[in-house]
Amino acid sequence: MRYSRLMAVDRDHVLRTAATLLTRKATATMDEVAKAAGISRATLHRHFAGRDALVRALESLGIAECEAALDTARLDDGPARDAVYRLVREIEPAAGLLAFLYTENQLFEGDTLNAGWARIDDRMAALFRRGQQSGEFRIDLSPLWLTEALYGLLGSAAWAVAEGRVARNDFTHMIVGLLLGGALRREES
Amino acid sequence: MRYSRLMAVDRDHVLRTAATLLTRKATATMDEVAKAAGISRATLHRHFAGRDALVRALESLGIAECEAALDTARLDDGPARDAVYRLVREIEPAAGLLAFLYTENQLFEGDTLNAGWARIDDRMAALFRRGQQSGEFRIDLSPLWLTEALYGLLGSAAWAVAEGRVARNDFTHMIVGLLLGGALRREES
DNA sequence: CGCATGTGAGACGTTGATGTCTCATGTTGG
DNA sequence: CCAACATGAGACATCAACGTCTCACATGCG
Repeated sequence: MRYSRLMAVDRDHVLRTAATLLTRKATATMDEVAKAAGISRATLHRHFAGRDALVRALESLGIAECEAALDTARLDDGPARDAVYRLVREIEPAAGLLAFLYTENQLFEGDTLNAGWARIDDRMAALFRRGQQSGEFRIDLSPLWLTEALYGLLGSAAWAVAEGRVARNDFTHMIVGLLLGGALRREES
Repeated sequence: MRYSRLMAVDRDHVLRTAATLLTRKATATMDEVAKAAGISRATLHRHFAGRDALVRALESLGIAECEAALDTARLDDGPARDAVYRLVREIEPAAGLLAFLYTENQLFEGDTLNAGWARIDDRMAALFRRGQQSGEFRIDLSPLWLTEALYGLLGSAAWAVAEGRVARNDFTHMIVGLLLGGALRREES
């Protein structure tokens, strides 16, 4: 397919809409996804060969947004705690999508999961390791666990916000306040 | 049904097995659940009218184990931080099941969810509130968020342990170390 | 205006899981 | 031994979602 002239359907818009819907209802049908995007199921299927392909595309989107957040947050600059704050702030818009992909990845079981996640995990773990080496963070909690914990907190917070149990404005402060308070060696917010 | 004399199939054993399997693969088939429990699908269906009934039963089991952990941990005794430690320690065996139910509940959407969860949430939030009032915990993180965060950390840790990325022995220390370090007002492990 | 192309609507067959049923088997209690 | 009962195995229909297909319509371009 070439889509040289006509392209009424914005592939990116479909992905965003699907992400929003699947974040709220992970078992949404292809029909529902299409409806949510304002297109027909046939058209949806023309752009994404199937549900798998759609999820893969969402995975790529999630990875891209994560890496963009990692870049923007400049994890290597300044105190590690500030870098964590910037990271959470930048990654917030993608938190819902991440939570969806996080649970979805559990279904892959044996399949080799996208190498992008490994890179992202490494960069996050490197940030925590840097904080430990600089003396900012405790050393009795492994960078790997801190990374996992960050994912968990992002998911919990995203879900709590979506459910209306907590205010969206508190998102970053809640996560960083809790994560850093636990990761920092000394008291301080 | 009366099951007065014969009862070769242990209902509780089936539930435990199903919990273990569904924790690892949330989309497991009724066939797989039956296989895992060592019984036939027909028998499984005799004990649990359908998949919904099975999930409901697992939910009841999860609630029961949670409340048992809450009781055993004696949340009202001594420093709140010690109570949190006891709680996490007691709730560890059920963490995998909780993670499964947590994501499963997201599917209920509009349905009224089991009132048991509200009671459990209240008891956990009450513990954090007690810690705040006694001056042990920060007050800029709401008890509600701390409760949600605890769920998220339990899920992350349970999954990380299941994946073999972290040692099971570190479970309690990882969670309490991070959660309390963030919730405690002062430094200290 | 013709022509091409993307789209919507819907029909159709397929697949996988489910729920229900029957029947043979084995085991327990009287 | 005999009767009752739970189980295993399998057949069967149902249903929902999927993937594929066709056709009519509209919109852009020459």
